[in-house]
Amino acid sequence: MSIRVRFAPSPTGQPHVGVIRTAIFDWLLARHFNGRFILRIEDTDRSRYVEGAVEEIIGALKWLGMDIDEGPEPIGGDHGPYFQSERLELYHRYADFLVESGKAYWCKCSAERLEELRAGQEAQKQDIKYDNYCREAHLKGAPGDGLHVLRFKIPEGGTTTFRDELRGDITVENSTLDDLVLIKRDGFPTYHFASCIDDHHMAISHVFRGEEWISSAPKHKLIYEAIGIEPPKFVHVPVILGTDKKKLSKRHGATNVLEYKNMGYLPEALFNFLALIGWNPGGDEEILPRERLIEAFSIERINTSAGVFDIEKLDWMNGAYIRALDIGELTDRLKPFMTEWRWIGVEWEPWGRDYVESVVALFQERLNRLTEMREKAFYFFEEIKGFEVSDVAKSFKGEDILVRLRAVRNALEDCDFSLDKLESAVRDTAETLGVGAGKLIHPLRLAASGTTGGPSLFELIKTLGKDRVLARIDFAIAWIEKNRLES
RNA sequence: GGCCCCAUCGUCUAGGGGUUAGGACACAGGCUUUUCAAGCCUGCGACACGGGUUCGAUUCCCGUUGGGGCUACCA
Repeated sequence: MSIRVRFAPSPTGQPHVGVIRTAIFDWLLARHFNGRFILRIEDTDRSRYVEGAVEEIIGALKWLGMDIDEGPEPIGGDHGPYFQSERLELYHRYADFLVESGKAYWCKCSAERLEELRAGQEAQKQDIKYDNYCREAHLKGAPGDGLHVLRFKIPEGGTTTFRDELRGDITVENSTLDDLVLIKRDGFPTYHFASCIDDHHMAISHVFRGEEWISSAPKHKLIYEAIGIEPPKFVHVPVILGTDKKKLSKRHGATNVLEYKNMGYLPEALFNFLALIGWNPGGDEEILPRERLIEAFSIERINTSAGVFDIEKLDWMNGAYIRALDIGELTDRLKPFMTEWRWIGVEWEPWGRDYVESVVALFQERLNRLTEMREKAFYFFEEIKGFEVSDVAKSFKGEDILVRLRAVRNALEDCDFSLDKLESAVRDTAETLGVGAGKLIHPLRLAASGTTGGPSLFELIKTLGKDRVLARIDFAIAWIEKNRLES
């Protein structure tokens, strides 16, 4: 049997992390078995349709490197159309069939009546379900006539069993199920009806969906039976929770995967990280490139319990991916951010690509997110405006600070700024002054970079270049003098 | 309320009738070092509870508790 999996989001919002993780499982299974990854848009709720949502979902899949084999134009495929709103005729045919075979019936109950019914049941602590008011009324209706909905006749008595590939057989009493709506008043199908029909017509072999669908799975099984078609295999995947163990929502930070792009995460890192929530290959490694994930993926190793989205671990993993990139590649990834910060223009001006790369090299192992570059490397692209009080207390302390700074300045002025010349110049000066090298190194770092942390000092000033380093020492000396006068 | 799902360190998880219950993130300490990182080493830290079954249960079964989901003419 060929493996065909579908990712079937509804265009009602942004590509949520949890939804995308399901897509990752879909994609991984398809690629593992050389199957097909299909995108189907479930737009049967016209009132919740969000403009641009489809584009955003496709953009998210693309960013994460998930190529789509079949889907809406221009992707195409021979099982289309891939928008459910364009498949109405198909659903209506099945609706007719079910009515004729007595397995579904038209219902004219108003929203008000249903509301009253529900309120009454709630008050009397009864099961909340449709009371089958129209079940034997044999009403005449038609899809989209504006008066009727089509309801499915749940068999009376008995039980229904469906198989979940992870949990095994799950059985429920039919009496706990109610006569669900198949076709809405506006003629559009509900999810339950449309997805069953489409999964069959698109020859879907496996359905991955959130575990919130478990309770309606028996109804789907019954629909398949009524139509007389074989259901696909169902895999209900665990949900992703926030750190407070509640379903991941905006309160926990970003839920739209595209936001992670803006926050400086690498798509391959996010992909790896998400794949490992609710699934793992069994070994000890966790940094698993796409190819390894494809190779290792299997349904049996998907977990049944919910997992927390731990952003600190994502940060670590992202840093690991950043460190594995070569400098040129990392520079390219950083470029859009750096242009946005106005450090460089589209042609790398005014610094030139070589300079930018040399700076990037200095920060590769100091970055967990690309955006951290902004506060860590600003002094390579912007002027220093002043110093933090705490930094001054640490690095500009001592009565002789100006003496030390001036001595370093003189030594550097006559230095050719090669790495070892730089180092010996500073160390020799320290010796001449009779102080430890740290007495010069720390002030020089603060003067040159405006901060106390960062890359190796000598590489730092070499990259900065003599002119800027001397100018910054002058600036620091003037700054210290001015602040002393004021205090 | 009813029905359903789930339960190993704080988090992601491995494991499975007999193990010193393993790894990773985070955290703490150390090494390295001009700082910050990175890297390496060490440490801290878990089988929710109660009954069974068994020579032996963290593992299998039942119950309890806890968490989650569904109970729409939304998906």
